[in-house]
Amino acid sequence: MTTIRRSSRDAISSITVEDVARRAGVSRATVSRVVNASPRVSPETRRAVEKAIEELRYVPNPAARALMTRRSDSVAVVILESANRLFEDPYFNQLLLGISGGLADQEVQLVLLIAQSGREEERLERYIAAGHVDGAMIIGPRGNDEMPRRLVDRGVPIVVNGRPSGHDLPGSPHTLSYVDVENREGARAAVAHLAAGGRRRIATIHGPLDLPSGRDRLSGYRDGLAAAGLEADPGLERPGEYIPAVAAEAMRTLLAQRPDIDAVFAASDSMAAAVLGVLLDAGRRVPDDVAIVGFDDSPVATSVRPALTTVRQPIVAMGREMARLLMRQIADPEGAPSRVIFPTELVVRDSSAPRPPAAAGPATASHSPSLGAVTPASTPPGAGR
Amino acid sequence: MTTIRRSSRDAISSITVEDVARRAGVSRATVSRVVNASPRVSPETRRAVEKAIEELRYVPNPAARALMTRRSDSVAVVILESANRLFEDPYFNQLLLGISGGLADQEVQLVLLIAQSGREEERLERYIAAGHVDGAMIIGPRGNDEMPRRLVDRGVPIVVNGRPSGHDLPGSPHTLSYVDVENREGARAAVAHLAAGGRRRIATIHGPLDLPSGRDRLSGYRDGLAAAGLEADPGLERPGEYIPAVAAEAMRTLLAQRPDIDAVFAASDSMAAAVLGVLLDAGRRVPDDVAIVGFDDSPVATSVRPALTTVRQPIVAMGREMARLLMRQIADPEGAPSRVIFPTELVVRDSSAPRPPAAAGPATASHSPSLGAVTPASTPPGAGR
DNA sequence: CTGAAAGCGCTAACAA
DNA sequence: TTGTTAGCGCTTTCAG
Repeated sequence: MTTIRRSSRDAISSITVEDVARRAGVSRATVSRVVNASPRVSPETRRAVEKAIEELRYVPNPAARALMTRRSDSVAVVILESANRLFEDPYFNQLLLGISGGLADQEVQLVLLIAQSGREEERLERYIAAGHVDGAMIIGPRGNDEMPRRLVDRGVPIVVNGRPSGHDLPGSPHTLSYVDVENREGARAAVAHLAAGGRRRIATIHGPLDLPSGRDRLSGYRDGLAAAGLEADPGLERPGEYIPAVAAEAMRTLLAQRPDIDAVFAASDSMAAAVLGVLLDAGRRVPDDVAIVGFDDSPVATSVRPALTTVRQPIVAMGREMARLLMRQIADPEGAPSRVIFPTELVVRDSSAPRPPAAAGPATASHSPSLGAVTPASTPPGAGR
Repeated sequence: MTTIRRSSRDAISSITVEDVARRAGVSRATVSRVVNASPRVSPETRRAVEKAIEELRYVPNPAARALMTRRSDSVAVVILESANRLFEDPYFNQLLLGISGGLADQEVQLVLLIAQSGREEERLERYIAAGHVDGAMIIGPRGNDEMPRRLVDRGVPIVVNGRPSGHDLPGSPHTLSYVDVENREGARAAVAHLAAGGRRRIATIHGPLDLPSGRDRLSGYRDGLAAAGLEADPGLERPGEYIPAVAAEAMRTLLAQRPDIDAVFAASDSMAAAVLGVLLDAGRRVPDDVAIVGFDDSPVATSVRPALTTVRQPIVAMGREMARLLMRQIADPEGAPSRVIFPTELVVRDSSAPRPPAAAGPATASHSPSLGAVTPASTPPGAGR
């Protein structure tokens, strides 16, 4: 093995351990030890090697290293979402931010994979299955998407964002690690808050029902009505997507058919902002005529006027937790899958102030403990339940 | 959950060409030919191999392949930005969307790399220089960041988003490929539009000046004033960042010191939305008292009321173009660097309607050819007035 | 059209 | 502490 080639012609640096070794007057193995911070190298040798590395601007070839170590030192974030939502909704940004933060200490690179069609999703699954990454965080699988399960079956460490379908039953064994938020409880608190403010005809524009979060928030809405002694009314439940335009359309229809509503719970803040726009355009006063509560506490909640009351979910923290779980799973592939459920927090702003004619309730912000709904934030370790 | 080592062998599928070859009764070379769609394989052999691949669920090891081919078949998107902006601003989402779309046909994976600190940026540069990806699109390098240049020197194909510093002079030779938008012209058109609407004390909250887009939009603002015969007034220029909170603070200060302003040009829509909030909170009527124009045509522009007049930039198309340029450069590394500058388009909405008391000028929106500035928008419902 | 053989650049035993 | 020796799984001449 002489390696006669590798002259100065290649465009991209093709400097190898061999070159460094020769220059430093040591063997390839020693160079490798220095690069991998092995303690079994004498200080002077180390210095000589480091100098050679510096001078040659040597960087190890990741493919060769991965071939040997069977690790890529990178993990994937898989986003399964339509174009629309991806760029309407800051949810993904925040989650990414949290994930990226949770990985900052580790020597791991983040690989973002986006699939907007079945074909793309297949290619992406192959990519992951091939071992191109050491693990993956999967965001937004819909309905009966079996991709996460298949990857788990192949032995790939996986963490899913949001309770996967099939994990619906409270006591059912979970075979996938996932991170979720108390969607149902959050929605319940939102509606309880509206009812406490004197609202009686509370509608909802809910999210897609093939997403657990969509279903759970709708359930919470119903819980809230029931708890307040209000009757459920199918005409007040309107289907939506986590897309402003869809929510706006649903709201217009709702308003036309049920002009008497006095409150709306929207399944996301961007939806709530759209709802607000429709109401204002229709000449309704918010919150005097109609109150609004959203979900997320995204930046748009404070961009609009009146600012939106909303159910905050700790998205960044959730991202961080996903990263943590994944790294743990990579380190110990035999460990049991874990799930972490984060609490929500009702953030009261102007869009849900009690209706003026109502009795003098506490009109200022902050939570009303009497509702039993407001979960004080922090406290991430809400695992299991 | 048991899952005790589900297979006879390693946790992760370690099926190799060898296994496939044996099963199909051929040599490794032949399997490789089938996998790489070489024409030099007989149909029956091909079928046999494909069958074996299917049965064994074989996927090639990317590291081994990359080691041999010296290509990773993946490209990076490098985002150099603070947490704040990253999740306040849909700009990145749209750009990513365009990039991802531009890559859809190619057999290439997208690798997203985020750096929020110098340390992270260094690690990331090493990652790219190592040849972990075949090329990179770099978004948001500030001031005198030499990272793109260093990568180019190493022979890595690079495309930058936004004119890099050092490419300021119109006639200067460009040594880096980049995609940009006509920031200066767009800003000029915005101000011209405000002036045409009868505004006389037009302020600006501009972007960061260590970003070419920040500088260019400020220059355009000044151009617009000059063209309208309005005097430049340093007191009307307020520094900002592409962050709503920063813009809001700047606006509050401005309003306190110069309560007589009748228009504001903000360097981005999210900034403009924040400006709008401050003005409404201060009891100003928009657009009657103060008109607002933003930049981007991001979703928030139509979320707020009044909807924002804005300078649209074709972000998705820019992303697509970046991907195209990069792939071309990867295919032909010797080719000259290219740059593509996209036009902007003024989109007139409610926030900039002409002031009511003004003389009966042309009150409707749309362009004033004399200004040569306004590209008629495709008129989303609500243009004009 | 197919197989044999030679590495790609690296790490990881095993010696020395 | 350091060097020697084997490959990791794949593609790719070069024979047959």
